[in-house]
Amino acid sequence: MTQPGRYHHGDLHAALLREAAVLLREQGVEGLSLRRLAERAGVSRTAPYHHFTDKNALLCALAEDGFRRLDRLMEEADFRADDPEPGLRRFVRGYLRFACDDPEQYELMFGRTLWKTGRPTESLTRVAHGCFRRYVDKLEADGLRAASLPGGADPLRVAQASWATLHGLCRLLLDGIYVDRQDMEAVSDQAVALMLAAVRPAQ
Amino acid sequence: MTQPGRYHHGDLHAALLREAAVLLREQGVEGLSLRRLAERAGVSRTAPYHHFTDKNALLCALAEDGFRRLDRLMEEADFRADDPEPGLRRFVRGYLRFACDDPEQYELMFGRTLWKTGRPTESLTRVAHGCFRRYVDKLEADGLRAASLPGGADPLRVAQASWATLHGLCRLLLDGIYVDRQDMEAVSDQAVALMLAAVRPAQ
DNA sequence: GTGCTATGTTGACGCTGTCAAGATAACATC
DNA sequence: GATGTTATCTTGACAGCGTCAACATAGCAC
Repeated sequence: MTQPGRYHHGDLHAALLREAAVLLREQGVEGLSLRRLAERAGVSRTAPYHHFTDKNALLCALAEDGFRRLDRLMEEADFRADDPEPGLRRFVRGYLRFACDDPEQYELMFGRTLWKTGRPTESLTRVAHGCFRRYVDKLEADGLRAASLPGGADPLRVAQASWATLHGLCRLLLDGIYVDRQDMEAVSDQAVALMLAAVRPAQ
Repeated sequence: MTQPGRYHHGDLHAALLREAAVLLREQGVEGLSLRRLAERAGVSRTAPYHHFTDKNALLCALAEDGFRRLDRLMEEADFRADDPEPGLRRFVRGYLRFACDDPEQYELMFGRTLWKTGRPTESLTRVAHGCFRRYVDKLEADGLRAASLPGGADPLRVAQASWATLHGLCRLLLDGIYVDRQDMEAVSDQAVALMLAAVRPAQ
């Protein structure tokens, strides 16, 4: 319906993605079946195959949307050189909020389903890597480098390790294993402290 | 076969778990179907239901085994108060090796499949929490506490944040998103540095 | 021997992803 | 305006899945 007068449905491609996002959020990837999706869109079971080669392809497109949103969040990040703490704190909170707002999408974006068991689209890979690239660049450009870190730190390594902290926190939080939802605030601050400590060990 | 003369099969329970572990390692949770499992064990499709109430229950048992192995690794950890670095380094390497040795099991242990979409067994929850509890205790007992950390750090918070770092690293590594397998060594050291920096900011 | 219970079997149901073959509708060209 | 091409959508079918119900059997207690 987005583009009014197209063929039979109107714009099934977009409608499928839209409905898929809803279904993913509500039921998780387990509950996201092409058949149910088609039914919700009011078409037959195999109609989606004319717009996505595969279920894998549809999931990749869905994850790609997520990475684009995350990338926008990354754009807004600002780690000022003289006092990175407030910016970092804002970024960490934003990242956690992003993950907690739609856990199933976050899982899809970073989970094994797409990256190992399935085959990530070239397009997805590009967007996802671009997102991380921007993070590394931000760290470098804004002077949040960690030259003083014991072990002679490469910005890439700092980015990897700090992103891992953030990512791991989200996973533990979302899956509710070792971190409760109500600890979020406190653990978020802890993560900021950890990252800051790594960046400027002299305090 | 473990217990020789039992009923029809011998010890289907153990045989299923054994075969399931193999199948999980080789094909991931996606390729682990009760039917295939039964076939491999030489019984009919529904035989497993007399030993596990559910597929979920079998997966929980499988994950539980993993946590028991991880707990043993935790037992061996030794963060000596005067110089925690070597012990910490050994622990981090061991943890990464554990995860990389059987990625699919690690995914199962910490993934969304069991903890959110499925329902974790009470038994699984107990073992998994015990494992983390031991980690927190180790940090406290061995004097690797972070009283000096900015933000008035609770040992629990330090444990959560540092475990998150480790966990996130594993996920990124295993799923091959932002960290390559060949970076493992370097990133491992980076993680150690990060954790150490958090623990003794005065360097 | 009789009966109970644990274990294993076959049959069936509804769900899934996906392929093959056929129908239809929009557009391009003559 | 008729023709053909292509994109889109449909029905039918297949194999695989988890799981329930009903039935069969084997081991054990009495």
